[in-house]
Order: sequence, then C-alpha cells, then structure tokens
Amino acid sequence: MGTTIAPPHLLDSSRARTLMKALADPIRLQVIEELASGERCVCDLINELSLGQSRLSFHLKVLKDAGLIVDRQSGRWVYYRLEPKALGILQDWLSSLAEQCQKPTINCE
Amino acid sequence: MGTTIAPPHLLDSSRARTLMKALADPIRLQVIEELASGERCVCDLINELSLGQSRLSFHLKVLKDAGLIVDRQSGRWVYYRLEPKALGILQDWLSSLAEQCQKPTINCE
DNA sequence: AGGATCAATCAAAATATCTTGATGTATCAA
DNA sequence: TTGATACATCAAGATATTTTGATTGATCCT
Repeated sequence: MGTTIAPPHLLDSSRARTLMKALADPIRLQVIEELASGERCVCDLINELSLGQSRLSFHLKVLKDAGLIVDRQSGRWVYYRLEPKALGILQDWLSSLAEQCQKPTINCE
Repeated sequence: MGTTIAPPHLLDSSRARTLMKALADPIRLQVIEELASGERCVCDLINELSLGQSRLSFHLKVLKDAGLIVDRQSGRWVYYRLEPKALGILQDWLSSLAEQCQKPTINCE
C-alpha cells in the first residue's frame, strides 16, 4: 500500500520500437559493439567493420536518429560515441513489458 | 576466484536481433500486449485488433518463429500465448550490452 | 588559392518486408 | 456427407529499407 502503481504501459512504446528497430540489424549492432569500448571516428569504423563509407554513414544516421549514439566533430573527423541513456530506456520499457506479462490475468483452460 | 566469468558478449546477439526485429513492429507489439493479459484465440485477436485474417496470421508467424509466442490448437480454434522466457533472454542480452557500454575503455580527448 | 581527405547526402537500383485476396486443410455440426 | 467456420499458406503486388556510386561541403595542408 502506498506504492504508486506504474501506469499499465505508458513507457513510450513507439520510442522502444525505434530503438529495437535500430538495434535489430547486424551492421548497426556491430557499430554499437565497437563503440561499447569507446569513441571512434568514422574512418576507424570503416576499417574495423570493412564497410563502404556511404553505407556506414547510412547506418550511423539510423542509430543517431534513434538516439543511440551521438557525434562530435573535430577537425576533419567526426567521432561517434554511445548514448547510454538510450539503452536504459529500452531496458526500462522491456522490464515493464515483462512485468505485465508475468501476471497473466486470463488463463483459459 | 571460482566464479566463472561470463564471456564478453556471447549471449547470442543474433537471437537478440531476431527478438527485437519481431517486437519492432506496431501490430506485433499490439499482439504481445494483448497476450500479456492472457491467452487468446486468433479469432479474438482479429476482432480486438481489427485486422484481416491473413495479415494477423502473418504477424503471428513472425512472433512464433522468433519464439515470443506459442500456440495450441483446441478444436477449430488456435490459441496463442506469450513465451515469457523470450523476453527474459532479450533482457539478459540487453543487460550485458549495457554493462559493456558502462565501462568505456577508450575515452579519447 | 589548389589539391587532398573526411564524411554527409542524394538518386537509382537491389532487397526485404508487408499486405491482399485466393486457395487449402482441419474441425465441427447437421 | 455436406456445408460452415477457423486458420495457415501462397502468389502477386505494394511499401519500406538497404546498397551503391556520384556529388557536395568542410577542413586541412602546402
């Protein structure tokens, strides 16, 4: 008693979908995993992942638009790094979904 | 000492991708949310989500192939319910990813 | 200024995913 | 057995996403 009950599912599921869509791609996941060990410039990512420049750029944009990474320019180079909050948001959303699923009200036959 | 160290990231990321891809769709997420309150037959889902039969069937298959839901037949009806383990797998994977991202080794400039 | 490098953006083509309507299979009821 | 219902599956078309190569804008170096 007293504990405020979280709204059924108001943790923005459309945001969660965007995040999952962005992560559900092998190249983009590789980018994330590369960035997990720290900031990288685009030119390094191109080499480490053996990707064409515009192809990588496309996927970086998807990740950036989803809010999973942020960039900073330094001279001719652009560095990308993770935005850890984004993963947190997804984790929270998933938790609340999993919680909902734990208490199956109806359990026909 | 003694505690086995979890491998860096061997929590099958391809499985995680499959799960996120399945969840990253508005219709399929609605299905999941419907099923969160308990088992449903296809005919109920058709009504509750106002979808064409083959359209729903398509999305149910995606969710089933991803291992997010399971079905059981009873007479003419087919009932679907959540497979909560699947969400757990995704949660675990996400946690391990988030953990990796917490410790940014390189932090240039 | 002129040339080179880094990276974003664009348009076109290639691929993948989704939707629709039709058909097939199983079950039930009469 | 016949007809109806529930659902899966298929093939075609409609959409969406991704890849590729070319172009552009910025920055740097000489």
